[in-house]
Amino acid sequence: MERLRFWLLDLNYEVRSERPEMWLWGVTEDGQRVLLIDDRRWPRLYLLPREDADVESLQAQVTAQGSRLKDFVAARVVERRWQGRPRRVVEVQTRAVDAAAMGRLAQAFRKIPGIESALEDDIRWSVQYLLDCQLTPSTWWTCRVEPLLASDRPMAETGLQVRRVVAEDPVLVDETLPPPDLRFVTWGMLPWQAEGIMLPERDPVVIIGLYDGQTCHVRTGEERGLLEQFLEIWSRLQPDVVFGYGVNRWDWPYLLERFHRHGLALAVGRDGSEPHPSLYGHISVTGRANVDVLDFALEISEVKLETLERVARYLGLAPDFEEWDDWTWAQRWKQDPAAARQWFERRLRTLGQVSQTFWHYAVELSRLTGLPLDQVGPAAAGFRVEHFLLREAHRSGELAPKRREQPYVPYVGGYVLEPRLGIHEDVAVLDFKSMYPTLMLLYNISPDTYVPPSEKVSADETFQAPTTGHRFRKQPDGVYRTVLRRLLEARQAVKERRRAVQPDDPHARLLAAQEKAIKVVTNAVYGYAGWLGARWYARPVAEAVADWGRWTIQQAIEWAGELGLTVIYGDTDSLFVLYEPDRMQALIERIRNRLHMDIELERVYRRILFTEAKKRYAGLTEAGTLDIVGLEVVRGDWAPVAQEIQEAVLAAVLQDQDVDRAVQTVRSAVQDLRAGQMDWRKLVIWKTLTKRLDEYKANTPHVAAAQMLLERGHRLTVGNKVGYVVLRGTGPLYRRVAPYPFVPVDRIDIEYYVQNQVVPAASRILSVLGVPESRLLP
DNA sequence: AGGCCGCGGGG
DNA sequence: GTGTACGCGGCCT
Repeated sequence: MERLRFWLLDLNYEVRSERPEMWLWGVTEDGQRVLLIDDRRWPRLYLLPREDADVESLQAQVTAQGSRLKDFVAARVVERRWQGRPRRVVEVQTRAVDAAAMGRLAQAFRKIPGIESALEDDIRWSVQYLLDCQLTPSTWWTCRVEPLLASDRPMAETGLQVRRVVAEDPVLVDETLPPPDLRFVTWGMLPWQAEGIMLPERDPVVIIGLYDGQTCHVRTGEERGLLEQFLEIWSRLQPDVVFGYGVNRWDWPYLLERFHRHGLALAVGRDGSEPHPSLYGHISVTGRANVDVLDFALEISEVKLETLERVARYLGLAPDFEEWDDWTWAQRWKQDPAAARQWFERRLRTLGQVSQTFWHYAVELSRLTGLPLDQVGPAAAGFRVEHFLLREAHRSGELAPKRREQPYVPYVGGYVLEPRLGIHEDVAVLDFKSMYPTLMLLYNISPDTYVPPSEKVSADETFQAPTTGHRFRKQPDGVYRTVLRRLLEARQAVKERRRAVQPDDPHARLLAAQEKAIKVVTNAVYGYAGWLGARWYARPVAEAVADWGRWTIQQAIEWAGELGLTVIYGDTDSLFVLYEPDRMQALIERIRNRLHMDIELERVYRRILFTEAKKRYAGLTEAGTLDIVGLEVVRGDWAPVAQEIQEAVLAAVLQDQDVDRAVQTVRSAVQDLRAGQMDWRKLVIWKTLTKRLDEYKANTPHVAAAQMLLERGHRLTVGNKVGYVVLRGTGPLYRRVAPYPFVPVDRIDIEYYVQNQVVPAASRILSVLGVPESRLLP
């Protein structure tokens, strides 16, 4: 028997002679790649007895009935908590690794009289396992193991050590230790078809590349040889972490199809298996972490069109390639394969850099939520929060509630003030710090503290929401209070540790990533609470949070007035006031003393312009830069030509205070446009497909454009962005659009862009300053 | 003219 | 597959 110390990279399960095995893939301190096989645990479910039932006799009945069912292993009585209260429940161990088998068992046991319900039968075994062992992915563990005959578990990867987990669960080493030296590989591939419409059942892969941080292994040529070389390089590199861009939706499925066409197996897993679809639409590569960098790119809200080039630029990486759409790629590859190959290689290297900037964040998010590294990226915010909650609940023995089918009933959200139209000088923005999480903490707003209207509880034992009247017990702490306290304290601790290290210390990056991961999860908790799909969903909870939020900001506005401050605008948790330090300080203190909340000076604008519309303004910061909120400049669905002109107008108005020059800018831009002196790419309007094409009720330009792409053989799915330009002609727009990149440049309707894009965007600003639209046209 | 659909970004 | 508030283009009646 030996003791092994390892960093948990990936996990999966197998069933061997009716015994489920959890396979833990790890890397040791000395760089060994290990597979630890744990067959000590079973999938389990809990049976909650009725309050008056005798648990021991229920356990006997469950055992008797279970022995007739094939997946039953054992039943025992255990202490857990249900909705905050200690309960004795029957734990049933099973062989049911898949949801269907588990569902059948749960249904059978629920029929026993005295059983109120089955719990946690809807949690996947891999999650149950992590919870029960209190195991966190992407962290260091030690474990007692014994050797396993290598021949017993044939592996694709040479040098891999296989062990069996014995005795107790793995033990946490130290949460703050950084990951071991891992082998990172960034990869990509491209097929070819004359028009750039590549279909996996038809068009061969012509280039494939793997970048290990030093060398770019790029291969071109006849496809079968190419694929074989890919596998050969892969088995030489044996990556632990595999980065790609859009690989879950595109590269992996495509490559798999091409391998199969040649009768080859895409054996990239450490056990020789092929990549396979897994949760959240991600592709799993056994024993490795397959990370799609696109998932993290999509989290950057400032980047509207998430091409690798734009993402790299946003991250400050100065990419040395220009993004090519598929059509351009097809042209270039045909015309100049050598140059196209260079382009491919440069792109791959850039992807390597981009991957590294997300790496620590991915690790920290994985550690915080307990989701494996390859799942945490594709998992949406709700699932990240849910995993975090599951782990926190499990710590206190609390059983997880089930998802329930229930009708959606909307509720009222934040309060938005009518802005004071025009330009204002020296405006301060006061922001409540983490308003919603703080409210949930302060008033113990939680599903398990909620007091239904029918229940009689004395007023001093509850907090009552101002307008909805929802009540929540002051004691004991609810699940949300517990987890938010933990999150806020953790963030505070990381902040302090960050202050203690130099900014150039490599540890600082780790801490920054940790802080960001905590922030992302904290901010998603309120939204999670109001999400129908959440296990801990409770409409009164979400509604009450928003209710207290409106009450809080309205209170602050009232006090601001009393203290002689002039309020210009406000939205949900922010107040814009004319800058007066003493009065602001008085307000901050009053809010702290009377509401026990922190409101802080977020920034000061030297000059700020409000349109008549809410949520649309632009300010000149003290640093001299523009903050543009809600306006066309920052929206991804306006033509770049309109955005550029609006930004120039804002700069002229706010920075130079020169309205005439702003007008002049617009007029000359319109002239250029009419003269045909404009790159047509600046006329492309991009919109996202938010549902399947056949689900659209309305005829819209972007759906029409998508339809045209479809007819050309393109594949489009939900989430794809469709670009289009408007062409000359009559009738509705959707009858005269052309999809990007198939744009007949000479048929573009320039007047549409003048009248419906450039002039409205510029006028949105200039009309505030009394400039009529007519002055904007030459 | 006004309702509705669709989208994107704000806090 | 986190929430609501909001504005606006465009279609439709």
